[in-house]
Amino acid sequence: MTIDLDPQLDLQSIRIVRAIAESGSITGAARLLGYSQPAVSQHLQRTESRLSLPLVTRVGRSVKLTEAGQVLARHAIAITSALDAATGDLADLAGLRTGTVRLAAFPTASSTIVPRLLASMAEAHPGIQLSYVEAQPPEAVALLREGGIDLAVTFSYPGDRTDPHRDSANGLNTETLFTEEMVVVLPATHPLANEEVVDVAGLAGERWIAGCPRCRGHLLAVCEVAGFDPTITFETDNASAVLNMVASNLGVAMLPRLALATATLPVGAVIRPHTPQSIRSIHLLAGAGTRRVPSVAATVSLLHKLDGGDWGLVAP
Amino acid sequence: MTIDLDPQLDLQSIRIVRAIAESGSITGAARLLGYSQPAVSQHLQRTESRLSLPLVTRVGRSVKLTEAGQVLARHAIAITSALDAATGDLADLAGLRTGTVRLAAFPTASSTIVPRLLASMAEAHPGIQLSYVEAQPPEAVALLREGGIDLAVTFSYPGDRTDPHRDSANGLNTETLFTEEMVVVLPATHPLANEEVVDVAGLAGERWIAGCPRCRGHLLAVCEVAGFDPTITFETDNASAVLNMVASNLGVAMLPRLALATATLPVGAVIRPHTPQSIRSIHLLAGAGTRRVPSVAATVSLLHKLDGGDWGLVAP
DNA sequence: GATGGTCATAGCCTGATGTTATGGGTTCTA
DNA sequence: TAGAACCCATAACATCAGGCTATGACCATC
Repeated sequence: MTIDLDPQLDLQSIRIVRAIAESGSITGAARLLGYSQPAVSQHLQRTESRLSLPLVTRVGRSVKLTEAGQVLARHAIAITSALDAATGDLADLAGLRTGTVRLAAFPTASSTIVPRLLASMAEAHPGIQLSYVEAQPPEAVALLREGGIDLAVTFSYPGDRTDPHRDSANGLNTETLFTEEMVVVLPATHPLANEEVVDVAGLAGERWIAGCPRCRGHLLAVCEVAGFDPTITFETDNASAVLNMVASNLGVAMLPRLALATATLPVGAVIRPHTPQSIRSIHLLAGAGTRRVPSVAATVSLLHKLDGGDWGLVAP
Repeated sequence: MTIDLDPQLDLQSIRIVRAIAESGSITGAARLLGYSQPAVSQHLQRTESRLSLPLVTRVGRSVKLTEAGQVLARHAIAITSALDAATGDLADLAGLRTGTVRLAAFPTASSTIVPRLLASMAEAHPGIQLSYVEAQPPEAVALLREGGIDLAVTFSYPGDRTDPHRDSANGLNTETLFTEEMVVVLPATHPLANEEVVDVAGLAGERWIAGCPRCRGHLLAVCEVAGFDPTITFETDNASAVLNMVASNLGVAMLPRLALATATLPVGAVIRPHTPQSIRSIHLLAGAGTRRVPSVAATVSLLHKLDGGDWGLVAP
């Protein structure tokens, strides 16, 4: 299919004809449009010769629309109002009075960062729709690449293959929102449970409960530094489950602080920082040019202002 | 009042966005529009920066409309279809499938030239509306000047003040369609009724029946040349009335041949050429640029083809 | 990796579309 | 009947939007 070009009708002609219809003279139309009189006069002549159809007739010292001119003037109203509607809608988008932002974030964020963001968005920009899907960082990045979402909140551990600051996020706009401390979870009865800070090396003989694949990867890395290879007996993504397993003395675990934010710590489990300390970073990724979209920019800005201190999140 | 310029939204942008929406890529849009790929790419960037609102996001090796782009694309359909409607109407006008021509002509033409023109217009261009008003030449010229009509059919006598080839028709487009002979009408009982050609000087003592003011002017001019000042006893514009008056022996008259076309010659009146011969010209006047209007041009063309031979009209 | 497709950038060039200055008509008025 | 006021058309000129070609960078697929 080919789109018709009708190269002989441009917006300017339409505006001019309309202005002439309204003012009754070329000079008047020029004033209305903010042009000089010859500009309008010439443009009109060009249009007439393009159409090979006179639009005005000089009558006396003034000018009058021909039938063709009147026909065009009538259409001009429809056309300019369609244009006005379009510019209006665009202005709405630009003015944050409307718009949709599609966000993805990792599961733990679903119950912490995301609800808080939704609340502040609803307050600051009630017109903007925020759609949300939960996705692990790799899936979130894929979605971003294929344009399925506008923003992704991900996490990574230092040295991660999927660290967005490395090549995995090539071409995407990326920044770190927060970092948080990793902690170990021990049964209250554990010999090290009374230490201020737990040495990971001291947990070499324990059974471990691992989280998501990438968290498990991080666990392995930490243990390797501490000089042992952990025995992993359970795997679950669910922080509450982990805490209860630990409380039931099924093993020890390592969790990010954020995971603890919405789970209540059962009796029988304790949280301890560990040494060597390890951290997790929380990132915000955006498609290449997406951040220039006003609604997206507004969301990003609110994410920056988000306070995660009560969850143990700190600025990077 | 001032017309909004929205200088930031031109047709090209709208076409481009629409083409991108339909083809899914910038290259495809360029093909659709018949442009090179960089042209579209650059135009798009200009538009985006004018709007300070991204319209597309690069996704993979292709491109995808942002929300703003989609909004614009939706409007694009409305706008281009409004434009198409306008160009369609204009094409109709240009193609003689529609249009209105407003015509004025002098009374005698109303029952001769005009009906014949209406008939051939209806056959050749059934879509064109022809509106008609009867008007004496001076009024017809005035109407033309103020744009109330498109064409005027007038008449003049040689030397007339209102001869359209003199200054009265300044700025109007003018031409002579026909000339016709003036004839005298005599009672059948008149001494000169048997002459082939009647010498006007021989009618010096008659009572005259004059027609419209300008015809009367012509009569005075002819008689002056013949060396007398006619006695005018009746004045009427109605050719039938004149003929019957002459048949009733109320006087003699001078009429153009066309005036006899629709009146039946009563017994008791005879038509004779006269000497010195005098003529009347029938003109077509058009507003300055009006003849370039297709429907008007078509009407003019048919007027040229009109055959008035059976009424005594001859080409100028 | 090599290849083909897609977008972006650079450099160039043309013409569309403004501008000011000026002239010719037309209308209104002293 | 001038003359003033107004309006349109034309001329000469300036500028930049918007096109093109050539080329580079990136991405996907084989």
